[in-house]
Amino acid sequence: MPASTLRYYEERGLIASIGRRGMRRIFAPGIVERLALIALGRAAGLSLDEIATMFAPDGLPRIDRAMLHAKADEIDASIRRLTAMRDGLRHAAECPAPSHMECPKFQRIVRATAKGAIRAPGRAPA
Amino acid sequence: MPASTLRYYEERGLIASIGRRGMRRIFAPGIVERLALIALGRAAGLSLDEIATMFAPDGLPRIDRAMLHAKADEIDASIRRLTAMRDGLRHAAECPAPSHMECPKFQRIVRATAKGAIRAPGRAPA
DNA sequence: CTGCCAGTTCAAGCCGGCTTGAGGTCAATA
DNA sequence: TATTGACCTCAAGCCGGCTTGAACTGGCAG
Repeated sequence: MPASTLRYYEERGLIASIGRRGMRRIFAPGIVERLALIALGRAAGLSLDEIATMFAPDGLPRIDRAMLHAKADEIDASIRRLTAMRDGLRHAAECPAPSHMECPKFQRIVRATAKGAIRAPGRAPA
Repeated sequence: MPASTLRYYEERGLIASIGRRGMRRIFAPGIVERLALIALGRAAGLSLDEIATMFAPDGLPRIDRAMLHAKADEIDASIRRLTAMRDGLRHAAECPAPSHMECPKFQRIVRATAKGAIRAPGRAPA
């Protein structure tokens, strides 16, 4: 993890150094766990701001269970969308129709997407 | 869909107008289907550039089945990651441990994330 | 014929999450 | 002691996918 990221996180209030030696920041050993927690939040789709609210002023994790449930539900919805997309893609990849637009199944997927039932997620990770 | 989006897509080579009346662009009726296809691609996590390559110069969809399979696999991987995250979140929301960091399950998740097994996706859609 | 307003152009801005560049500091090594 | 190179600050840049602003044109209703 680049030092620039640590500085950025500090600036955003996600972490704090416990002092300086010369100009250099000194971090408490526990910072590593903290960073892991931040990474966890990011992986769960939380913004840095949301993550920041999960740390009490004293620095201890203060986790809002309702928020976690809400996030879990959100992820669930994403999973359903993605599952539909994946099935659609696989079908499209195998569909024998000469032109995809002639395949009823493909048409159905296209219509579903157009209706907004399925929306673009942030770019999927590689 | 805002007109600005159409102009942007035109600029990116995803759509083309069939003429002008005065300064105003005229689009063929089929443009709607085309836009639906673009939305479908976006929903599948394709970039506009990737989508552009899926249209042959003649404007007909030219779909690369291998690419679709690859995208489907990619989505599958995302689904697995998200599923793990969701389970982790739900657990965290219900875990009775006084501090989450004391819960072995939570620790395991944190470690897995730290190891890079789980990475931040683009922001999940609402 | 005139005025309105939806269209047009081009350049610039926005979002989040960092990264990068220029120019400066200083603890540790040889 | 001199050098090194990893850190420092601050501001600006990047990415994709659009949106927005200022300044304009021109088809159509009245």
